[in-house]
Amino acid sequence: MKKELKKVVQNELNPNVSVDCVIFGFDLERLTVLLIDRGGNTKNIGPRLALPGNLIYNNENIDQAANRVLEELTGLKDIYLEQVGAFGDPNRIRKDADREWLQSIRAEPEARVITVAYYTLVKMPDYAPQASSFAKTAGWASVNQINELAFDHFEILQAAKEKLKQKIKIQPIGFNLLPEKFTLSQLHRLYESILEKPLDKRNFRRKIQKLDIVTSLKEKQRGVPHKPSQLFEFNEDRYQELTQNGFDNFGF
Amino acid sequence: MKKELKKVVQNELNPNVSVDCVIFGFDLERLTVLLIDRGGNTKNIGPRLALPGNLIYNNENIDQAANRVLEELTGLKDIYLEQVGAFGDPNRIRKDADREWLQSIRAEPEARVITVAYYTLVKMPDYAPQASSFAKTAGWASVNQINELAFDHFEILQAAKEKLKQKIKIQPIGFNLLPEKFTLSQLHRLYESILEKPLDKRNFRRKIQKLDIVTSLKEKQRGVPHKPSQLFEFNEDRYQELTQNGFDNFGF
DNA sequence: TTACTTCGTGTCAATTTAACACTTTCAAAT
DNA sequence: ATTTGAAAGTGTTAAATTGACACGAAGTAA
Repeated sequence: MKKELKKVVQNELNPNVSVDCVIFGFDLERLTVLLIDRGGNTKNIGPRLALPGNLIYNNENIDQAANRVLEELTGLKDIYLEQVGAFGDPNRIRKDADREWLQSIRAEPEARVITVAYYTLVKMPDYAPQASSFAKTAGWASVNQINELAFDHFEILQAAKEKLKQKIKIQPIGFNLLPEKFTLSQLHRLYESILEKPLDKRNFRRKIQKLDIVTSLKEKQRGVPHKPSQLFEFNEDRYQELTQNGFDNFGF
Repeated sequence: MKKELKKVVQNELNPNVSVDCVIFGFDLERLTVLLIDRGGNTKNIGPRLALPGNLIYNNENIDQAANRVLEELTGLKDIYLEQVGAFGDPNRIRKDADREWLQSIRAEPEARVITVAYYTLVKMPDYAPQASSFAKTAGWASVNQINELAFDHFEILQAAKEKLKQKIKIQPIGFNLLPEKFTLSQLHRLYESILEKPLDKRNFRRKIQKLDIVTSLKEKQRGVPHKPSQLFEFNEDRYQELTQNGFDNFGF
């Protein structure tokens, strides 16, 4: 009997722990993030844009919760996902405009909530807009043009960018942001966007090709008003081979 | 009135969120961790050793909670501290032996608890054993000799080691583990312990000295049964100078 | 005096990095 | 048909960094 009772509780949302997702995309020019518009009345002061997120269930682990939020919003499964960390300032959700919103969507809007932030990498064209329980609309924003977000989400975004920056120096995760077939220039721009610094074109290409983690396809870009670029695909086998030998420095 | 009530609630422990601390030390030979012995009856199966940790208060942020746990146990303040991440498997505290222990120290031993793990770096000689609310005894253990811990603490320890390993390639945080005055051999052994691989002595010294982040003191080791070593101190000014220019790769 | 232990030091070859500019190839416009 | 615009693709060189490697010096203890 007691056990029965507990099982039910396990199935409930935990009012104290949420996940928030920094969903990165790449429009072949700039790094972008998927944001939700919380809508709300126009009297609201403060930012209307926020990261997608939600409370976790007591019987799911945190990664599962992040994947659930991700799927609810985008319809995507099996996405590259990395934890950024926990954010738990007691006042992180206590700005007036934010509280107002929470009161409309949460059962216990005044509860202390710590959030576990994730960043995820998606191929932008894969994103299928989806009705979501917590957002009217969602859309991509260029990372560099964001300068405020609801709650502590701007801080989380900065932390996620930094994690991504460090990670890409160690693992070639950038391929998760590109189409299966891509050009070296696209890869180049992607690295520049993430690292936020210019990289010499020839040196970049030399490094990538020496590592042998991309394979040249027998196919070129078509219909572009300039010299068409060679298409490449990520060489996963080669990457496995590299990491198994303890390789973890791409030297950027 | 309502507000009064809330203030009181804010002062309480949150039954759903804890912090756990991986307190690293260095005994000049090996990397060590401070573990607590949960004691308990001898019938207990499973590991008796655990990371220090505790629930957080609703009115403190997570970093503060980690610092509090740290100070309760060691008496130390202003310690280098870095978040490892959140660990929240629903079954992470559900092993029989672990539950028994929790029942003796927690008001709601069956609650879902996610924990935020930190690693901290302390100078071992600074550690002053301290009575603690949650442990009978605490002591240093060599990191390499640990192969099980209570709860999911072994997993947390592995993650903390990995974070430390990555971090030290980017920032010279190792100095937090050494005495103010140290020898290059000690620094060398420290890096080998953290990176878990041998580093060539001469190449290591060359790299460190070229970076100019240590300053030679007019003082040598005394009383050692071999050629005494030059003592050095960390050159903080120089390090600031380096990082302000965006330097973040020590090349290990 | 000897034995033992750790300290401290330099060279060289191989590799890696950084800086740098022009020709090619396509589509679109004239 | 020709021109224009725009990005693709390509190589060299000097400088810096890396990795491999061995022996004399300076102290204590026996």
